[in-house]
Amino acid sequence: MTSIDDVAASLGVSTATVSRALRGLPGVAEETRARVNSTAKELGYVPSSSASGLASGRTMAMGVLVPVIDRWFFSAVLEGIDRRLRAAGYDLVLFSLGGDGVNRDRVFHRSILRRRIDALLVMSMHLTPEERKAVQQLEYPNLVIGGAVEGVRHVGIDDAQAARDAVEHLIGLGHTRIAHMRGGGSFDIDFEVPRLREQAFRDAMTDHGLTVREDWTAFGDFRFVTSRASALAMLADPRDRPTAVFCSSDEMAFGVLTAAAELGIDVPRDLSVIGIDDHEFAEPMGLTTIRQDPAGQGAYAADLLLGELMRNEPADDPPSRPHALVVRKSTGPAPS
Amino acid sequence: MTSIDDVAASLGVSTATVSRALRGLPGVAEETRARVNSTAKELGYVPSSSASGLASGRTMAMGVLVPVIDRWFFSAVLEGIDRRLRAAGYDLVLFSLGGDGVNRDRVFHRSILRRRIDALLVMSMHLTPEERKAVQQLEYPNLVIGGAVEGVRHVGIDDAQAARDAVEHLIGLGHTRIAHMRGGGSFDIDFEVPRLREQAFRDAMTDHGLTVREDWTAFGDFRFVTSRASALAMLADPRDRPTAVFCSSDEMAFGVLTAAAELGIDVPRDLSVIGIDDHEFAEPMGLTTIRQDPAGQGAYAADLLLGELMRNEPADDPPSRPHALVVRKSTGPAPS
DNA sequence: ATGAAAGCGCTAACAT
DNA sequence: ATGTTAGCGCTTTCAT
Repeated sequence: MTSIDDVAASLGVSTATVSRALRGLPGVAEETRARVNSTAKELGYVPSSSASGLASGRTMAMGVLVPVIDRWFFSAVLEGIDRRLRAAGYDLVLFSLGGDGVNRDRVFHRSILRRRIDALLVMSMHLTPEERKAVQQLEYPNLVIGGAVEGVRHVGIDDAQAARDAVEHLIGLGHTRIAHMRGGGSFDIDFEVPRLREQAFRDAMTDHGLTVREDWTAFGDFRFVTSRASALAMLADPRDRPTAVFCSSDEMAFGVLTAAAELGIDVPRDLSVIGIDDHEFAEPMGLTTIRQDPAGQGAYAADLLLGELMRNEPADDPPSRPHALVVRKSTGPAPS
Repeated sequence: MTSIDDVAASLGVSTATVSRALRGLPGVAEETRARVNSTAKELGYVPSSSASGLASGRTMAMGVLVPVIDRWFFSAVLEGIDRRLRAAGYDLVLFSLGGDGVNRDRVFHRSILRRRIDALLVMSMHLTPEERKAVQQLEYPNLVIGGAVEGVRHVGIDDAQAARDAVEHLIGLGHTRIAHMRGGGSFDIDFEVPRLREQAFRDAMTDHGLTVREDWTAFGDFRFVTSRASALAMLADPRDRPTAVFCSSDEMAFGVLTAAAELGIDVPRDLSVIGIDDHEFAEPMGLTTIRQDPAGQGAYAADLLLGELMRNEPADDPPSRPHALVVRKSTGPAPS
């Protein structure tokens, strides 16, 4: 492996000059810089991140902690984070607590704290009290995306308002018999988001003088399968059925849509369905939903941390990220 | 930040002893080891990966290169890789070439070659000739998952056989008017997989004396949206319609299913649909498919590389990973 | 079983 | 504009 010394020796300059030239620092003659660059390339020189990390104290890597990788929301956020990091020359170290709780603390202690990263992004997950404390005490910039974690800065949409917008869209269409498909606690996903959305549903109903029927509050666990099963039961009785379902996520809305089709219920004539997310499948499925932009949130969060890393001073508390109602074909006026 | 020296000083032993004790190396008295461990914990000592990486030459991190993150297959494979790495105490550095071709070579040169990682996993993507060459010349263990790349070891299912199994399932049900929804070249996903599957479709048809109608070979780009649109066109004419569609992926099969529902075509009475993947939504949607296990493939690949890293000698060429036909409700006998 | 000391390959003052 | 020289915090011989 050719090192910086090889490049320096081959040119008859000092390693310091090579280092400066390669990193684009001032104080190097343009001609020297050019020669350094070309010799470095010739020799196939690639700087060692361990060495520069050790010497400079910056690893040029950012950590991202997720509860699971293969869920639409998380991978979409990751995508957004990745773009920004790449543009900034940062690498992305991915930590997943993945499903089973095995090795959780090892991940936390060995990896996350191991100075492999300059900053940490935590994605909406349920942290144990010790874990939360560990994050709060981190000596490098950090941020939570998605559900809020007490004592840590947070980037995300206004979940309560988003849910309320969805419910009020249904109410505005004349619906009064409205059910709720709520998210859940699997995957170590945080509990804050589903709770906020459910509460907003209840508040909106109450504010409009409508009653919430507990047997119309089903558990979908943020998943297609679970939601379909719950919906099948909830919609079974043709004589006593909700006319609309507010789902805390699009994937659950797909489950309701599928169940409705299986039961021969016409959407939106007999049943309106609305979700939250604007999942990739929402548009082709004609699903009305509250759009949020996970990739945008990831990019925003990454930028914020990157900014702190550059300027070396904490940024302001980030405002809520935007959401928007997207009306498609799955919602319509309440049947008379 | 407490360093290894602090721990050593506080105990009155040498840094070498601390290093040995903490890493579980032999040649340390049990009593000493215990004292070291407890003092290290007390002092909140966390080893620096840069320092140990520099000194030992091993970063304890593995790189994973993906064309995009937020596609079901890729994130599922990632999930599998992550589990194994975590268990082995390795960190996962994620490189994405993400959509637009921006910064591609920077990722390749700056990051991947920067000795931040001990091994590299490349996920099924289209590499430029130079990139392919760079991978082939990598000085650390590497492997491709998904579509094969010439000159690089490869882990994946037997795509030709998987596709053939799907087509022969349809033929076995008496279908002769079979269409194909093929994958595509977006996302920088590699071209080998869609090509292999299409070729297998053609071969199977020919072998059974059936003809392939070019107007029944639609482009779905491995995506729901695109596939739905293509299917809408392909299935529009009730008097001249295929009775079955073989889709190169489940997401495309969902598109066909949706299109069929919109057109009022009964599945499976009037139309059979089969996919490849066994996507999370396949079971609740009742989709017949060829199951492959992306997480398993990821785990398998990670294990292989991890093994080489431990034993320091190349492993055998990996055999094809298994696939299996899963019959559900979307396929049935050909209409008479 | 433990210690001393020489690096690993860079960066960052401080000189010149 | 360039060079010199300490480290950065570990691992790893080689001694003892």
